[in-house]
Amino acid sequence: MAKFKLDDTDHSILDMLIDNTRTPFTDIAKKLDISAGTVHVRVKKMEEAGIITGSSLKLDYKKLGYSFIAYVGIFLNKTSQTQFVLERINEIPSVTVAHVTTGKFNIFCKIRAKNTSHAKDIIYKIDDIDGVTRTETMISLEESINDKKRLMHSIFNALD
Amino acid sequence: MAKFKLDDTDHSILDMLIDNTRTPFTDIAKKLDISAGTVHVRVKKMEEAGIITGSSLKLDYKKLGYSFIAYVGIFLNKTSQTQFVLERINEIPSVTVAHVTTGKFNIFCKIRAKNTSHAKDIIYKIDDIDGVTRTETMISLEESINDKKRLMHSIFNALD
DNA sequence: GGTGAAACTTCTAATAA
DNA sequence: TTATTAGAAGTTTCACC
Repeated sequence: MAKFKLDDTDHSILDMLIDNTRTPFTDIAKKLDISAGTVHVRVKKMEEAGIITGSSLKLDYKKLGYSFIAYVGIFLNKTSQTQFVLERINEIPSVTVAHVTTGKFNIFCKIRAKNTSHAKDIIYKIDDIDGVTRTETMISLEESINDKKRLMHSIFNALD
Repeated sequence: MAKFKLDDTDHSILDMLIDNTRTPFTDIAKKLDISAGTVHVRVKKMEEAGIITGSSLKLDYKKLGYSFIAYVGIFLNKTSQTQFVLERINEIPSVTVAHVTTGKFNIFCKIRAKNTSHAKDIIYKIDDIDGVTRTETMISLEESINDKKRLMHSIFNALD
């Protein structure tokens, strides 16, 4: 795949879409003083290049009854079991993301649950996976999400 | 705020939009055998109720030159400094999310960086914040993201 | 609650520059 | 690469169930 180079126009388009994926292309066009057709072509190119891989809704999980977040560090018997355990973990819907890591833990994941009791069930489920020797849980008391926009600006402007 | 109850139609709408926020309402309407106007009203209600809080693009950060992910556990002098440190951390664009946690660490955050050298700079920046005594870094060797859809199904069907 | 249709807006692809 | 254009498609409102 050829290296894809984004210019300022692309940056501005991403900048507007990252906050609201349904921003009309005509609005973007007006703000950038280009035509809507151009916006369309640019977005399509970024999709084709795999820069934009999709879009998703932001949901308020608390309002859906899922107010509990924790991180679970996992210790394995042997690192050769990593892929197997990773696959088992990903079968649990409450595990939102898992990482194979260096350092203290072999695998490290984030879980979303209804409450402590529900979280306990999930952690037990993880503990039960073949090859898992021990887990260590960190409960989130407060989550603070950094705006994606800020990271994007730093990427495009080489700050940070 | 009155308790907002989602029904099967709402679930199905979310189900389609969560994968592609630009799915035309007419498509959703066709699939669910309702009118596009109804889809529109339902989505608006979920937005007003704060269930849907926004939408965002999924970007391939690797393609943007940010292929490094790590989690950083932070130890504080005194827990009373937590809010101060949290604010400082959130000023760093590369920090994508931060949590106040129970357990081993006082604060726990995820960072995205270009490479190890860039990550080092970020971690030094965190180390330098007043009140931070020590940090512990876990480098992600492999990230595996669980489909949001799966969590949603589990929320709506009480599996898990 | 929902519908269907009208009015309006936006998308998209083709053409031309 | 970008702009223009025009027909197709989508959104949104509203009178009426």
